Amino acid sequence: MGKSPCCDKNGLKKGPWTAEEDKKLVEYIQKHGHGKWRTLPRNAGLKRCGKSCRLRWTNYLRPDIKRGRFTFEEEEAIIQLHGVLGNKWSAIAAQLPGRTDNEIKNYWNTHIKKRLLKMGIDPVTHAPRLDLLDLSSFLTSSLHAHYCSQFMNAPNALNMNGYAVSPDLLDLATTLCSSSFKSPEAPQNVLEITPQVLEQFQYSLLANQLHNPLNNAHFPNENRPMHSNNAREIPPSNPSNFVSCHQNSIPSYWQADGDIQPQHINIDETSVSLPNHGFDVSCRFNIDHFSSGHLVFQSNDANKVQNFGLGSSSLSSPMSSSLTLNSSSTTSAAYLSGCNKEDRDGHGCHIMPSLYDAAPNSFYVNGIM
DNA sequence: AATCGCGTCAACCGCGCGGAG
DNA sequence: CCTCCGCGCGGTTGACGCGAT
Repeated sequence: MGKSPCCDKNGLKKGPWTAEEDKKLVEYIQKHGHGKWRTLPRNAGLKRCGKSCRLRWTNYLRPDIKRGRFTFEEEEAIIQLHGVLGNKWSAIAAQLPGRTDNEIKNYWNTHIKKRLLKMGIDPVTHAPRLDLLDLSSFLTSSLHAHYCSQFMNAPNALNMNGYAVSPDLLDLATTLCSSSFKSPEAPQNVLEITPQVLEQFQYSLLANQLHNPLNNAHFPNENRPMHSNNAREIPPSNPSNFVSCHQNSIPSYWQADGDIQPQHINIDETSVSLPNHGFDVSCRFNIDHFSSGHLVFQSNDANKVQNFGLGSSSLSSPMSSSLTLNSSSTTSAAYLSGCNKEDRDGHGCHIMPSLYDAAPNSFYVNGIM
C-alpha cells in the first residue's frame, strides 16, 4: 500500500459537500486566499482534509469556472489537444478557460470517446480503426430501412452494383447481418444486404485504409471501392494525394463532379457523399498547414439533407455549416455528421467543403469518411 | 409503483514531482 | 545529494437521476 488516505484519521468528513461547508470554504479563501491546503481546513473551521478542500475549490467553487455544456469549439479543441497531449487533462484544461481538468476528463470519457469510437476512430491514437466501428449499429439501421426489400445471395454481393468488397470483410458484414436481421421470408443462405449497407461498409473500410496503408490487404487494387455516383477510383493514401493549392487557385466555391478548371483543384476526395437514404453519416476532415479562413460545408441539394453539422451538433441550416480556421494553429480537424432525407431520385447528395477568405499560404485538406 | 440499467459527474485515491531544508 | 512534505495529476469509484420495462 502507498500512503494512507488523508481523510481517514481524526474523524475528517468525506463525501458530498454541504452548502454550509461550501460557504465556509469560499469565505475563507476570499478573505485569505488559497494555498497551504493542509492547514486551510483547520483555519476555516472545516472537518475536511486539505486535499478535499482543494478539489472542491478548483473543480467546483472557483469563481471563474464556466458552467454548462461544452460548445462545439471547446469539444473540437479538446479533441485536437488530446491528439497532441494525450491524457494530460490539466494541460488541456489550461487551454480552455473556465474548464477544469476533471470536467474535461469526464466529458472525454462520457461523450467524446464514445463518439470517436462510433466513428471508428481510436480515441487513444486518433486514427481510424475498422475493428472499432460499430458495424452492427449501422447495419441494423440500414436493414431496417423501409426500402430494404431486396435480398441477394451473399457470393453475388461481392460485385453488387459495381461495389467490390474483399471476401473476408464481406464475411464480417454477413455474420452481422445473418446473426440477427434475417428476414423470415428469406430463403436459407440468403442475406439482406443493400447497396447502401455495402456503401457504408466501404466508406468505413476506406477510412481504415487511408490511415493504415498496411491494411491494404483489405483492398486489393482490383477491389478498390467506387463512389456510387461516378465510379471514380478513390485515391490511395499517401501525402501526395492530399489536396493542395495556393491562394490564386482556390476557387471561391468548390464544386464536386462539375467542370473543374485545370488550375482548380480536384476535390473529389474531400467531398462527402451521403448515401441514398436514411443513414447517419460522419467523417473527419483533417486540415493541415492552413493559414486562416472560413471552412464551409455546403450541400449540393438542400432538399435531400435533413441536417448536418460540424461536430456532434446539427446546425439549423440544412444547406451549410461553417468553421473559422484559426491562424495560430498548424493543424486542425473538422468533424462532420449528418443524415439525409428520403431521396426520390436515388442519387444521394454531396456535402462539399469550401474555403473562403483564405490567407495566401498553401494548405492541405484531406477528407476521410 | 417498483425495479433495473445506464449515463453522468463530483469526489476520492494513490502516485509522482518538485521545492525546501 | 538525500529526505520530507505539499501539491497536483490521472484513474477510479459511487451516488444520483432518469428513462425503460
